[in-house]
Amino acid sequence: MTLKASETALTECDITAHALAMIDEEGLGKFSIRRLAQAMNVYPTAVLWHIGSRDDLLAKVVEKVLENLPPDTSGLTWQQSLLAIALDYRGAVKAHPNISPLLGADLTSNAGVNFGFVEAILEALAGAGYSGQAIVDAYNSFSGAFIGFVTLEFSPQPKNSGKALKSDILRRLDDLSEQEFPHLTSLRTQMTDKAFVTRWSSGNEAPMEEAYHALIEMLVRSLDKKKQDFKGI
Amino acid sequence: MTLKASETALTECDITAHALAMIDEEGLGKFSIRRLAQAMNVYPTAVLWHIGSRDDLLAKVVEKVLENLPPDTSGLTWQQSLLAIALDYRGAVKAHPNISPLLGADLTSNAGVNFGFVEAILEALAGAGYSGQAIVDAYNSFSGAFIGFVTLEFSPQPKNSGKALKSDILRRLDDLSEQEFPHLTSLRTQMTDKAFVTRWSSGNEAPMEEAYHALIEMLVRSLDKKKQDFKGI
DNA sequence: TAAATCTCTTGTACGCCGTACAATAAGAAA
DNA sequence: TTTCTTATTGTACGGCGTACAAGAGATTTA
Repeated sequence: MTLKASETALTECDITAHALAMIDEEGLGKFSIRRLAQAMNVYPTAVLWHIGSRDDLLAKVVEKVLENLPPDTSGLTWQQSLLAIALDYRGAVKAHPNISPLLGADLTSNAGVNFGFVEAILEALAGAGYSGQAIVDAYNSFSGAFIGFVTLEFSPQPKNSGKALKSDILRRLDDLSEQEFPHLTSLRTQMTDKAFVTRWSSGNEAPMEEAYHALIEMLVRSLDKKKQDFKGI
Repeated sequence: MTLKASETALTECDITAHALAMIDEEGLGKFSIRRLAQAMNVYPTAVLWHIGSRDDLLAKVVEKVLENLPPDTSGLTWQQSLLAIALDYRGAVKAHPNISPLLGADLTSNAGVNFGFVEAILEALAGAGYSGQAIVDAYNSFSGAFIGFVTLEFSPQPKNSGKALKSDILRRLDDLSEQEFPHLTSLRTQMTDKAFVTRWSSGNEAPMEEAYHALIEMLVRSLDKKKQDFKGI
């Protein structure tokens, strides 16, 4: 009968953009097709007609977030390329951190990752002298580490907003015996809410940029075959 | 009126064990408190009375899976310790791979990780010569990488069992132009379903053990401060 | 012993969810 | 004009987490 205000037909692109905006604002936990449809003044089934299923929509959202990967690496050394790719990846996720569970904890997201990203990593590793099965192994070690790190860094707080989690962790950190946990107790200040496992805030509020940067540099250094040969054992 | 067959009262421990068993069998996606209660011949609200909420239960499940961490590292070098801890962690998750999203994509799980695990990593890093803020940074780089890797490795297939995902990835790999994707096309055989982003199977079916092992060794090598000084730049 | 209290389970109800399916409207093609 | 395709409305089903009230049984207290 009457169309929505804009009078334009629903499109997959519109839906995906709206969905991403909703996820950005209120998190994956609160996102639902019903609420999305309501925000677009349309029936939920109309949305489904365009996008297939909830999972299909989320894959398209991931695709949109990662669409500009990888960065241009022409003229860079392989070390600089790997660093640039990894930092760029984290940047893309940081812009929409609430989608991080889709990336690292659901294979569906692979449907939305552009393969140029993979090729760029392989190109850099080839520049480092890898080929054949060795390049695949290096790719998996490297990409598993940095993709996994980012998912972990931006993993969301529980739905209840995490007050219980915060007080639980604070209490447990306070109750530690110095004999049993000498390092953790002496580092309590630096680690409280600032380290994996001992934090309750997501990377949105408490980024781990330095640790990520350091990780990538460690990996790049280790991937250098010449240095490895030089060292031996 | 009449109790269930066993005649014993419901306990938190029982519930947690049942929940873990259900998640092992049919995955997180199908798990629900209602189905758990049904399997235990009890009303859902009885389960909730004991465990508080769904999230609380899942935190307890995580706690149970990780309860035997970390392994004994006495007598080991710091390098051997880090390797042992990381391999042990992966082993614990591999025994219950369906919980992996809880570990890497939800801060709630931090409530269930025993701090001895953190202390053991810090102890090893102290043995490598780290202290103060530097040890916290090293901890975050190292643990973010290996915890993240494991979550990524065991991330589950979509609910529909992933046939669509498989055919989608296969098609996209077949359609790549050799000019644009020289490395990926030449490595297609080795990478199809065997590398992050180009796979549709979870680590349950297609483990990434070698890549993980290689990653840990790379990290340990890079964490060696002496070698870094020796090398410079 | 009787009453009060605590522990645990039953049973009901509410407001969400994804989505299958049928009916319908509107424009394009015949 | 009739048919076909596309897009949307509208209904319905079976699930979900969990708030809440009521009650049964055991235990403590008076």
